[in-house]
Amino acid sequence: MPAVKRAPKKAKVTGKPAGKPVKRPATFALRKRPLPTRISPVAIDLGVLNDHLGYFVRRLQVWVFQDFIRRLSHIDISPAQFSVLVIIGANEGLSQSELAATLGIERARMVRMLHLLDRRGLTERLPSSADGRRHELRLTRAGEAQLKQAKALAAQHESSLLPKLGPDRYRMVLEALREI
Amino acid sequence: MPAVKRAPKKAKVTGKPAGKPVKRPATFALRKRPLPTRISPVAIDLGVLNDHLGYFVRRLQVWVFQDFIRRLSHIDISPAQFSVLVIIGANEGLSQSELAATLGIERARMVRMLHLLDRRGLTERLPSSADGRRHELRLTRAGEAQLKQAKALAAQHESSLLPKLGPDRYRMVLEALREI
DNA sequence: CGACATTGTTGACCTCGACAACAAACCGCG
DNA sequence: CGCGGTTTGTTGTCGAGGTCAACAATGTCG
Repeated sequence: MPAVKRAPKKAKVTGKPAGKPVKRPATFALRKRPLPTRISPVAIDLGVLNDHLGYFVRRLQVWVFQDFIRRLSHIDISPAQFSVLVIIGANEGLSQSELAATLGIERARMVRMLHLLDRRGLTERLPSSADGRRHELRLTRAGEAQLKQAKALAAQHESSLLPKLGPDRYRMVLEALREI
Repeated sequence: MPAVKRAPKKAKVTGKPAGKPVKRPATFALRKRPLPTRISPVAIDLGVLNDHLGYFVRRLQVWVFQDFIRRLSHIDISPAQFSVLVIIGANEGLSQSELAATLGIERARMVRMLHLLDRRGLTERLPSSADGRRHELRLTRAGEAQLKQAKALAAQHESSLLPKLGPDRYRMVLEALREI
């Protein structure tokens, strides 16, 4: 088993005591050679992956989410947060368990997501009068406003997918997936 | 901001110094009432999520991966590992960078994945004679055997998707995604 | 040769899914 | 009423993965 060659013994502990993430050092934009011979040396064979739905679904999902995240980066709303806000907005008063179940998210995870949204002042958890265990979820005024913005950006994102996937394919895939 | 009600002050540090995960305490199987009124109190509204491709793609992806993982749990091969083995098997001698690029995985991540596959004796990294920086990736004999098994199981997994998604939808979606 | 790019590598951080263990509240039944 | 069982919200902990920064060794090209 080679592969134990390079790499310095201890790797000079990156001395980075402070300083924000710097957000994209603009590694692109200026390039002597526009990636010359790196076009595609041999064209790599995907093998049996070509017959696996999961592979393509995965790639598409990553692709779509990246675009979504980029477009909503202004208001700092992740796909998961967006889905949570949408469901709460469309179903006032439901419980965390119900919300988690419909979105396929663990209850434990949902607790922490809602905790964050609470702190940001977007959602509220009112103790249910009927059932002392439940918290009835609601959007705050700020939450509704934020959701409205998010929906607008999300709609933009969505319509941007159309040309890139081909309008016919887009509609086909969406309808097919919706039925599942 | 309520929600600061339940939960004990310090949460009795779970005293679990040892003992394996116990794998499914069989919480199901025996049930007095088969989830009686919990069928679906109101049927929750998905709101605008119904118009978002990303939502359905995400759900499908999770769904498919779970089945894949379950079926390959015997031989302990994740979807990512499977894709790595397949690509290496179909393209002997390619570099880690090329592999990472074609699969959309970070170089740094790929290093650790390959390190693990190496330790399991499935892959090898031979120093390239032409380029001292590169490692030419190959499957070991054991790796080929393992991949063969994995492919068989993966094929099973794949064909199990057909009836569940509907054969027509399956083919349609697969072809559509492949073109993207 | 010297500036620059590429490849493999490590370290650190963060998100997310999965479990386990609880406390509080609810439910049904003897 | 009280007791076992269940549900809801909660915290802690792991582990898989993605992301970013920094680096050593190597290759490339003017």
